[in-house]
Amino acid sequence: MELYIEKGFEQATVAEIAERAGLTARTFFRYFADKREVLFAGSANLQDALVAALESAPATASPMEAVAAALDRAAAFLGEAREFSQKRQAVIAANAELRERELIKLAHLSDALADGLRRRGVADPRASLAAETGVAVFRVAFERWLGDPGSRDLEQIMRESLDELKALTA
Amino acid sequence: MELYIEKGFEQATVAEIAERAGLTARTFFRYFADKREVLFAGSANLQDALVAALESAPATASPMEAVAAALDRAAAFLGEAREFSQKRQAVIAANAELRERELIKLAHLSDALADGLRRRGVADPRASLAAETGVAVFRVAFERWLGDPGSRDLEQIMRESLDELKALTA
DNA sequence: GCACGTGATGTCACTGTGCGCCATCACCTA
DNA sequence: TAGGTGATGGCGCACAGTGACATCACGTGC
Repeated sequence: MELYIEKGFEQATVAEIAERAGLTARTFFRYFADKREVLFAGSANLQDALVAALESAPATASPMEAVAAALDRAAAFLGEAREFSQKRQAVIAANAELRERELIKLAHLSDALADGLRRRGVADPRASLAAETGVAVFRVAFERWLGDPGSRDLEQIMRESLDELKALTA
Repeated sequence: MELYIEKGFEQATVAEIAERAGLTARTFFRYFADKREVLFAGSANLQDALVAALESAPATASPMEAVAAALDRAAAFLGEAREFSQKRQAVIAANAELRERELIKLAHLSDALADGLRRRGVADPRASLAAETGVAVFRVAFERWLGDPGSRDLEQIMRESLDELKALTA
């Protein structure tokens, strides 16, 4: 990420990244599938945590309540590292390829949440829609949180955004 | 698309594509930014049509009603070419890079719709949320339509999915 | 009819990504 | 001590994508 900030994502070559990390490009590609992936190494952990939160929601919870539990977990997961997230997001926002990769990670997250809902007995297309809209709320709230001058609580912004969605579709 | 179906996206080289089209790889790259973009050439037209539909919704329409008008327009735009859409979607689904590109096209669409809503006086984050969820409904409905054995009307499936979303967040 | 500009295409050379294959080296175990 | 294993490096390669320059067809003005 240092190099991506210094020179921009496109200008930084894998050889340079590897050199700074004290290894060769060949080894870099054994740890990361491509140049983009290095910025998304933690996304599998995040996804696992959200799915676990969704699954441990009470059996009586509605689909959107289960999704809300996952969003709470996301806030806890990301809420601590605001400065890091801001830097990372600035790098991603500056490059189209990185934005693409971010979107597919979120799509995978949505798929995983939809799977979790189906395991809870929620039928399609309800499961897909709940997961997709949950991720949409996450995305909007996360972006607002990063740009919020008062650095308000991420969890709070998540809840507000979810309420906003409910008002919209009412 | 022929070649992507025959050999798969990764196996098809730009040189082969260009040869089949009767030109050189260099010329291909003057028309398309990269190998993926050739499958998304029509997306700008779709986006323009949806934004126009959103803008021409009555001033009294709520944000979600304006988005629904755009979804109707999308159904009219895509509803005629189901077989083509199925082939195209199969190619995209088979390759991660193409899925990434599709997602960023949909994200651009969402941004454009959010801009249109803001021009209608809708404030953020309401505008972003309405646009994001509208695109989520579009995505879910489109996928259902492609896989629907009875080949039901796309517009009808769009409306059903939107109703489903309303029920979810109620 | 001729010179000139313009736009589309081709050719060439080059950088960088990503991968297959093999060699090397450290470390562990029978 | 011999052999297995996992991480790394080195090398070559196919291909994507770009910049620079040449070529060619075409109008357009003189």
